[in-house]
Amino acid sequence: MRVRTRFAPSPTGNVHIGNMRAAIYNWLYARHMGGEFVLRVEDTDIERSTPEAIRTLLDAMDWLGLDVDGEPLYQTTRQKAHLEAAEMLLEKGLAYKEDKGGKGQGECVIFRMPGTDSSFVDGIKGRMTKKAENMQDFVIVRSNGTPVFHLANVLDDIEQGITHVIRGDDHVENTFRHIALYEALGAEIPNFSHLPMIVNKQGKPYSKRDGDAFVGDFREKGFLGDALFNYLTLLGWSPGDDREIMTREEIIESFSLERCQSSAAQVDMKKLTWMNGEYMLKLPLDDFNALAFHALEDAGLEADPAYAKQIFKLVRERVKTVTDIVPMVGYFLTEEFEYDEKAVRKKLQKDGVVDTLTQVKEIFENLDVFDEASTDKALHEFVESSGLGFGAVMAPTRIAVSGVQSGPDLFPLLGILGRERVVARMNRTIEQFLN
RNA sequence: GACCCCUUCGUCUAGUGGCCUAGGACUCCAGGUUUUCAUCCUGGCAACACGGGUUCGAGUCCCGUAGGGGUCGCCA
Repeated sequence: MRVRTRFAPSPTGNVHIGNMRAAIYNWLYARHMGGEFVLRVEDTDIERSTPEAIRTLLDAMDWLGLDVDGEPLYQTTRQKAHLEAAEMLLEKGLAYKEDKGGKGQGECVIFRMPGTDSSFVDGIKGRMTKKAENMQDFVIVRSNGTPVFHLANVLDDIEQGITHVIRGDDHVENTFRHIALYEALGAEIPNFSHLPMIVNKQGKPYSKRDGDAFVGDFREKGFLGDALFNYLTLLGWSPGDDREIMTREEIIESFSLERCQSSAAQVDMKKLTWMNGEYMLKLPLDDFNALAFHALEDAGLEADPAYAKQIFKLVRERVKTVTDIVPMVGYFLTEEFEYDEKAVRKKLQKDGVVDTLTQVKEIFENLDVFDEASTDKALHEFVESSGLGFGAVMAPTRIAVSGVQSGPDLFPLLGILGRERVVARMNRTIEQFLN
């Protein structure tokens, strides 16, 4: 039997991070087993299921590298089939009509639970059982004539030939209902696996109010799709050895449901950030540049491409996320950069710094050639002849030209900035803070 | 409240009765390299929820307690 898994989100404009993790595990299982991974768009909420919302969903999947087999099934196209099935259940006496609660809402269709104990083997949690007395009949068609989730979901899974349902923990109770439905419908029961929830820093389930609840939030914060994919994969699963940073192929190869955790996992932004940094490092140069240009554009900054590329090369190894780029390159692109107050106070406003900066500036003005090598050589000589320490010379120089006390190597930084900017900035710094 | 499930360092995890004086990773701290900043390297802090069994031997099996989560909709 060929394995078929699915991702069945409702396109509401944003994909919840927990749902996306479920999608990842479904994708991984299908790819590992050499099976298929299909998409079903549960678009029955007409209000929110706009074309843009569907676009967002597809973008998010693409960004994480989750490719889908075949055409997606849109649930709205299935309503007739759902209703026919309900009718059939009614005829067979497996469901009945009732004005539930007697509220005068009209009659809805209610599925009759078989009245026997139920049990299934969860791919992650193991055997799950539920006594007959703890299961109640449930509505499958509303009194307004629309099918309820349970019916639609099961019918569509049958339609799409789903062999393995991998979903969130919050569905375990539903599974007992769904199994009864499969049996009533005469369909083969798929394997069920329930993933533990992921929780936020407070140890609570992610809610929309937490921020970082949606896939888009992570993208906006400058994380890479591949990094988030790798991280999410490790949140509730491990290959069994000490590997953490793995290629997609390695993950697919070693993935298994049995190795999934059955307790909730907490998202650790620090570790995600670290992992993202590792991925940034491995990014091909062209990809990095493209990302950086985009970030610049979004920030409304313009730059000569050749000049910008030199800067990117310099900051490349130091950024952990895409959003780190702009603050790090900002001072290369504008004379309006801000000075870090603490840096000014601690390193600039000290005795002798005016003299030092003035001398350094003069050395720079008199160099035949102004580039990385020449500034390097000149400053080394100056440090030696002046008897000042390196820190006493380089730190103020850095702050004078960049406003901050940390950043890329100083000499390439100076070289790229060029003499004109460097000297002008040093003059300005001396005037502004040291007179 | 009822039903179901879960419980190893702060966090993600390894561990399937002896290899565990519990391993890795992130974070944090301390040294070192870099005569700037960052990186990097080395080291360190830090956990089997608790109580009973079973066993020659338990993080690993069983029972109980506590704590946590999920579900109890004509939502999905």
